[in-house]
Amino acid sequence: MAETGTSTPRERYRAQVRAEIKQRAWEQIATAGASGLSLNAIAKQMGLSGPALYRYFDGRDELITALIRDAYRSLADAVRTASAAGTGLTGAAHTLRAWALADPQRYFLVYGTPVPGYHAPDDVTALAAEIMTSLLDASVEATAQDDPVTGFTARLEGLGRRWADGHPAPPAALRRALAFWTRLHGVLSLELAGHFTGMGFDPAHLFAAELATLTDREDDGRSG
Amino acid sequence: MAETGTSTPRERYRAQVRAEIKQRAWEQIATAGASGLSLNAIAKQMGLSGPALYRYFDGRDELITALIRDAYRSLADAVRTASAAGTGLTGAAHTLRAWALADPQRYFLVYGTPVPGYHAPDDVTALAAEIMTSLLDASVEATAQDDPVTGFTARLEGLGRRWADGHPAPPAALRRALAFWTRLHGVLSLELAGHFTGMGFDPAHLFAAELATLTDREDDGRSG
DNA sequence: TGTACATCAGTGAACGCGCGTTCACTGATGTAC
DNA sequence: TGTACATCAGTGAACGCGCGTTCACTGATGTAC
Repeated sequence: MAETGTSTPRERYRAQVRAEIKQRAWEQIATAGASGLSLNAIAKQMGLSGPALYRYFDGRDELITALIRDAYRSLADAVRTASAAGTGLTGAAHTLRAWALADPQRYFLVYGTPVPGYHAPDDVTALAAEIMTSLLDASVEATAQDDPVTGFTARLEGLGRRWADGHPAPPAALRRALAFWTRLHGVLSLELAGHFTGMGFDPAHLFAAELATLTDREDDGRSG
Repeated sequence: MAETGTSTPRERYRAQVRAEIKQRAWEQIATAGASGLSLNAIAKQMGLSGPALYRYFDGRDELITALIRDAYRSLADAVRTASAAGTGLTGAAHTLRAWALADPQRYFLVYGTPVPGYHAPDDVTALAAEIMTSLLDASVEATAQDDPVTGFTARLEGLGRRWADGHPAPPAALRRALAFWTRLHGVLSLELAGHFTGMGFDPAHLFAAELATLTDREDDGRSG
């Protein structure tokens, strides 16, 4: 939702250059990882001098934070749209996988190795909660009222308040949303990191099989 | 299994210094991530000049590769021991979790964000296969002969040959080993990255619940 | 419509830093007779 | 047991590099009257 109302030519130009800086930054990250991101290199690619970028970002850290924010927002939008489309957990899962495959390093910037000492700003945390909300929405419709609530699931009682802006989800739906998140992330992150290469099966099938454990009422996840 | 047979004092000294370099390297990685590893900083910490380290490692890349190798070997040993102890998947799971919590950045060096273009040497790949073998061992005993073999599991037929040095595991055990890996990694990596903080539940319980989906014959993983 | 001024994008030089790595060299430790 | 030599750990200077960031300044674009 960009401000498309009134905007001066200068504002439009600024937004455009900012966008190009980010785009080049993503290309660098895709090539050399997040630690290989260099302001001077970006400037050179754009035919600018290094200091010129300081008109658009306060520095390297602010640029990276902006990238992380964009990544979260992009994922939050995608998952919300899929969830609202009524396609349930299946739709959300395929949206998630497509989003991850489209740019693995972007996925890892969100869910990969944390850099020690870094703390995301509050608005980014809010986006993470928004993703959780969408997952809960999709989980609620997939969860029957009479699902057994025992063990760990019982411990989730009353947690809807804290997560996701007071989302009123029953424990079984919370449990399902958590399983959705951890199981699909488990498959996706190992797939994107290449840990399945040479094993002779299609990661898409493993992903589908794990998804089935979350949607099929029969399948227990040990087969399927 | 270090060579403890015949060794001259010089050899022992060399091994000791090499070990100290690695230890300092791990400390740096724990503090600033793998990208923050600096040979000169390690040398300074040890009261040596920078070039002195070149007596022990060919350079930065070789040091990092040695760390990755050690991490893999450590994990392979831990999982093999747990698997051989007859405690089954439960024992292997708790060993894995303890290993991960002991040094999160070490875990991420193995299973975290891949650095684009890096390819592990063959002996490291062999260690990864060794881990898979131990997981298969533990999975075989946990898998009943009459487990249903359908869907994705059926596609794993005949894959034992390729993985893990021709391990003769039935498809249901392969499926179980994969689920063990992806599900526990899913929980562990999100936990270590801090994605559960502030959510009001104990990650250990979520880990246990996911483990239960792999061992309990009743629980379908949506509760428990 | 033209003029005076303010805003702002971008430059180029410079700073200090830490990095990995090489090289010729010193001095201590170990080995052979 | 002592002497001559080889091995090897470690030093210090130096190289080239790229990094993020600051600063004073230029020139173009937009605004106000």
